[in-house]
Amino acid sequence: MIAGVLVELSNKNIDKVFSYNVPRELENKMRIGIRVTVPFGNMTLEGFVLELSNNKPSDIELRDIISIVDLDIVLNDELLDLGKKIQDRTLATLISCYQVMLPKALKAKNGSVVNIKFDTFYRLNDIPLDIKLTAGQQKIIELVKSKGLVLKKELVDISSSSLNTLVKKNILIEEKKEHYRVNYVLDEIEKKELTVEQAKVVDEVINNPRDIYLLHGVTGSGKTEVYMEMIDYYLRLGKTSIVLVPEISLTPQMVNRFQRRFGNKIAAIHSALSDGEKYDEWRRISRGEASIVIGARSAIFAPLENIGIIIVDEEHSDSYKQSDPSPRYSAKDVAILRSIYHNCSVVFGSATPSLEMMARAKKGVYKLLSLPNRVNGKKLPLVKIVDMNEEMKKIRGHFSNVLVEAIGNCLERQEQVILLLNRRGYSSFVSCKNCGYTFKCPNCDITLTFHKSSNTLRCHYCGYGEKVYKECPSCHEVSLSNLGVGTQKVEEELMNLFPNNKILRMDYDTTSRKGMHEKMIEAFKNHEYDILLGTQMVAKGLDFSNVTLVGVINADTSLNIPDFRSSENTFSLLSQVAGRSGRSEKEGFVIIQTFNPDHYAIDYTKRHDYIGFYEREMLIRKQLKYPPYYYLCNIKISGKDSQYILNEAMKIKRSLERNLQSTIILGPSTASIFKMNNIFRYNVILKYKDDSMLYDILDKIIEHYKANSKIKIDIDFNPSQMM
DNA sequence: AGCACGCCGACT
DNA sequence: GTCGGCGTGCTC
Repeated sequence: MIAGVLVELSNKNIDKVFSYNVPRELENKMRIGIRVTVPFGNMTLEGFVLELSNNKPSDIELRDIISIVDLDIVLNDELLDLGKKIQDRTLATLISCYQVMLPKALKAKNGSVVNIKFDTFYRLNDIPLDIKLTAGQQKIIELVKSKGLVLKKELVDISSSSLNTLVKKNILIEEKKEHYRVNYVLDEIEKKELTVEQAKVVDEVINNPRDIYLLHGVTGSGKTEVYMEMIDYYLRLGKTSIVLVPEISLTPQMVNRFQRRFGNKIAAIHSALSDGEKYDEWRRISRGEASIVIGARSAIFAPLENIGIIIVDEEHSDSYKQSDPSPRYSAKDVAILRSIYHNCSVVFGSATPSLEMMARAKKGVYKLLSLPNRVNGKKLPLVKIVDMNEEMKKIRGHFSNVLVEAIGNCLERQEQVILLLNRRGYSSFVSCKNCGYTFKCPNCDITLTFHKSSNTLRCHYCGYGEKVYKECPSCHEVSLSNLGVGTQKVEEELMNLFPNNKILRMDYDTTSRKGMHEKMIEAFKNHEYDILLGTQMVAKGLDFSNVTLVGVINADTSLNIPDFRSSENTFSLLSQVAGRSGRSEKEGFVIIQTFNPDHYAIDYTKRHDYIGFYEREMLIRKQLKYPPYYYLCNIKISGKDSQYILNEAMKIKRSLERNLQSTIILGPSTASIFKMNNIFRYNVILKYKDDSMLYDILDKIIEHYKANSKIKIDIDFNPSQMM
């Protein structure tokens, strides 16, 4: 028997199937999709068995497989095929496409460390007739007799010596069962009555299996309830489901909601789990013991069979795209690939759908469903815009008088406040303190970033650069400055303004400790705090009935990131955070502080007008040839010798120009972090509509440089951001 | 990734 | 003469 093995090293040169001889004694355990260890050069490596046959290739001498790692298949036929499709779409190594599908614990270096935990049980053997039993032994036997299989601990609690005796006499037989570190308890089944709107959406989806849907539902429209109803339907048909949620929204509250309804049918994969716990969840899924998988991006690879529906919640989130490391895949694309295999539907849901998704829905490629109303029948909160250009003349610090007053009123009514500090993006940009003017690239319409070393403003897409001025070109005041705000500083200011109220700060610093995120949310829900101040994480999915005011301290930071999606991201973030206000009986308000009060992203947020924003933004995308009108591809070229890298980047650009007629080729431009760990990085960016030649040509470029250690080429199709 | 092979510079 | 630099190629 001959096995074709793909070894674990992610290197283009060895990313192919190597043939090995299967020793006689391993033949009956050999299966496609398990891992084995093999000799490779002078190393011992793990690899996946991808082929099994009886024909020996005549030209080479084969070595023997050393051992088998898995008794159960880790990659089934569907996933093996899916890996190849992902490789085709990302141009990554095949091995990296398989590795990304599996929990970390199954990677070679961890595999031997993470052990499976066992519980010890006892069951009854024959009881000899002539035996005399002590009272303790009697009791143990009665218990085992009634329950069949009893956990060791329970019997030890009765009498450990009696247990020992019974085991020694072979009356009780030990049995070990795997112990999963995560446990879900089914509460009373919590099921809410659906509104007519919700029921209509559910009916549409379950009556047309195999379609792709975009569910556009405003904040508070009860999308989660709709998802659960669909999942329930397929569960009753004996089918399984995947629910993808952005990592940041995958809170214990979210998981609990599913747990209350579906109990131990669910498996939740999130970052708070240890590698061992994730491995346990993966095994439960793999064995068919869990039929609903909830998780972030990588949960799309859950080894479920017979999938009935795949749901991608908060579809607009960029966390569904893996940008580093390779493979740079989109979980949304993978969802569609899996739905084709399983003949099932995909539901993409969002209050602010990505433009790509909405454009496809409007074209009829996907079916558009909508939930335009909140379940409580309440209107969306009233949004007030505060022009900070005016305010800055009156105040110091970050809080406008309007916001301070609104917070005061809200607190007086014993209601709670959420404040968003928008800290998206790290690169600095220059803006005018007087009029809010920011420098933009004339070719790409993105904010120019400030480069201290050369004292220039540069575009990270096309490489355009200009000198830094002292005077604002718009209002001619000498008041240009670098922007950036810290959470602590704002917290201090807030404490001075409201010394008698309790403030909870929630950002990456304060929630990094395990369980902190959950505790904070719980504490705020119980009204142990009056004001919740935080970064993006306060914007997503939280549901506090007593919150009636949401304040955005600085709407502009995300508006000014050098990314063509900055308006879209800002509109989406502001709309999401606004949706945290007034979710139950009490009416909600939103106050947005901005230096760009007339910006359309802010204006449409104020009016809760997604479609208006969409149409406006689409015009810009069309004009500037951005998605969804054009596809983007970022070719990342990096290495230690900056001159050499730039030369090669130019060569790559010229070769692309020769081979692709209708593709727009930008750059090479310096990446936003140009020098990182002494590696210099350039980007060549492609805009294209017809990609028929593109993959082949890029593949040839990768091939050409694969043995060159001085230069690294990384391709990122449909990048979520071009760092 | 790791290792061998091979072809040029400065030294016991 | 030779030790060692790292560019190149190979691993079933």
